[in-house]
Amino acid sequence: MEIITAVRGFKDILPGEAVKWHFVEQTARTIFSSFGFREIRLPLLEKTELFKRGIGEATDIVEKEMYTFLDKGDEYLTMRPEATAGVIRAYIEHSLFAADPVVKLFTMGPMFRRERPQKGRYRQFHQIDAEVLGSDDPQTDAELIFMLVHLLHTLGLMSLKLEINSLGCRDCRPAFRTAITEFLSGKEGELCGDCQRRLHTNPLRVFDCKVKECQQVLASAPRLLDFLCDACRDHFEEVQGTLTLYGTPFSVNSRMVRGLDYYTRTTFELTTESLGAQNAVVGGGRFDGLVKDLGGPEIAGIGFAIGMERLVSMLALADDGLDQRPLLYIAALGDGAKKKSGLICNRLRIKGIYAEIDYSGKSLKSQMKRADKLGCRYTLIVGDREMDEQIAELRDMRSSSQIKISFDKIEDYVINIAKEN
RNA sequence: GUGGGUGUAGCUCAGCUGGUUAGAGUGCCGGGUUGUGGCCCCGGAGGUCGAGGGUUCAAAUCCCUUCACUCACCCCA
Repeated sequence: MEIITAVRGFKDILPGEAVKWHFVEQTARTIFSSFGFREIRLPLLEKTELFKRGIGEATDIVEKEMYTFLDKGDEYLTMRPEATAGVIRAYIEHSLFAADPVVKLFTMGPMFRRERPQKGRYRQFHQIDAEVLGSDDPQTDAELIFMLVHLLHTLGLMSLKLEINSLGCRDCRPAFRTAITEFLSGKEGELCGDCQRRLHTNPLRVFDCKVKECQQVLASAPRLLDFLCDACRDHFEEVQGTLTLYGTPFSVNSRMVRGLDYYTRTTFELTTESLGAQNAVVGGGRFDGLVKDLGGPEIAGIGFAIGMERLVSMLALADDGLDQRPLLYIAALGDGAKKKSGLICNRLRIKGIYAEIDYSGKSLKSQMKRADKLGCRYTLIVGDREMDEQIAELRDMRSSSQIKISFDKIEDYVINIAKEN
């Protein structure tokens, strides 16, 4: 029989890995809750229109990367390629803005984009996403970034580079867009093929280009930051001032642009050297027009998305470092002993003790081997002899010392050991 | 969508310019101790050599096609 494999770009997260994911998720939940963020769980499937309007019709994501299908012939649905659009949709749909002027939300789960898989890029990938709705204060920006950096430090990731930029608002950005388009039009011939295309679709993205020639052309190009209106300039300066006050190191990268249309003003990115080409571990920014664009009131927002696969792959934890090891292994020899052992084992388990047992009926030697391999602290041996006397042998696997213990005292004894360990 | 690299045991890999029953390490199972783990020793199971076609007396090895994985472009978390 031919085996059926997973879909291209869709990965299984095996138990050894899953432990790391759990650690990251737990840490995030704890930190988010002390900053006042509450979890929201959202559908994976949304109406296609949501992403077209939210992310932008001309973006690569919407143009060629979405998993979209016609549902029963009457409606286009899309597997969410990112989380923010869904969060805002729910925020508007349930009028969360009416209950509280500032709403802080987080969510985590799978996203889907149909790209060619490579290191750090999969077709199903996972994000941890946090958003603040209802505040356009620059301190909110700084606070969100501060929390994010704190989370990454707590996870042991100290060497990520934080870059920030301001994209301006809907008042000042068009002027820059015009200026850069004019500037580049004169030099179209000097740009790479991709950039000549970008010039017409999304000129700001030329800044992202890795081709040397393009970067040379850009050296004398107008700078986004010089085009900011007074309000945006003040805003950006206060973001920087607050980050400095909080002791969060950053650098301003005036060439950093984002791939989603909804971003305004503050944008930021955390990158690593250790991941190859897909070096962005976190991306985020302000989206002050998005709520209104999606049919809600005029409410400001800012958020970020952490790439889980990229983050987890940087974790220095040993594979088994977080794996639980049984406190007790029960080696049972013979049918009567197996039944008795199963009862003991499961009674311990419901007391919260991780005990392991083998029903295979293998030799004591092979059961001992297994106990050792699992890293058990103690092994309880129950055979015919023990059944006759109603007394089991308890072996300490570290010291190799062994004591006899009567059946009716095992449970209390092991519970006591558990308290000490 | 475009390029490059790689596909041999569960895992990591060796296999020279084609040559006989395709190997190692590790893991798994068993034995050395008829009821005692780790270290050591011995044995065993496990492979359509990614798939299909071609060249040849002979193909894991050479050629073609195809698929998968992977890295990079692109894109982004």
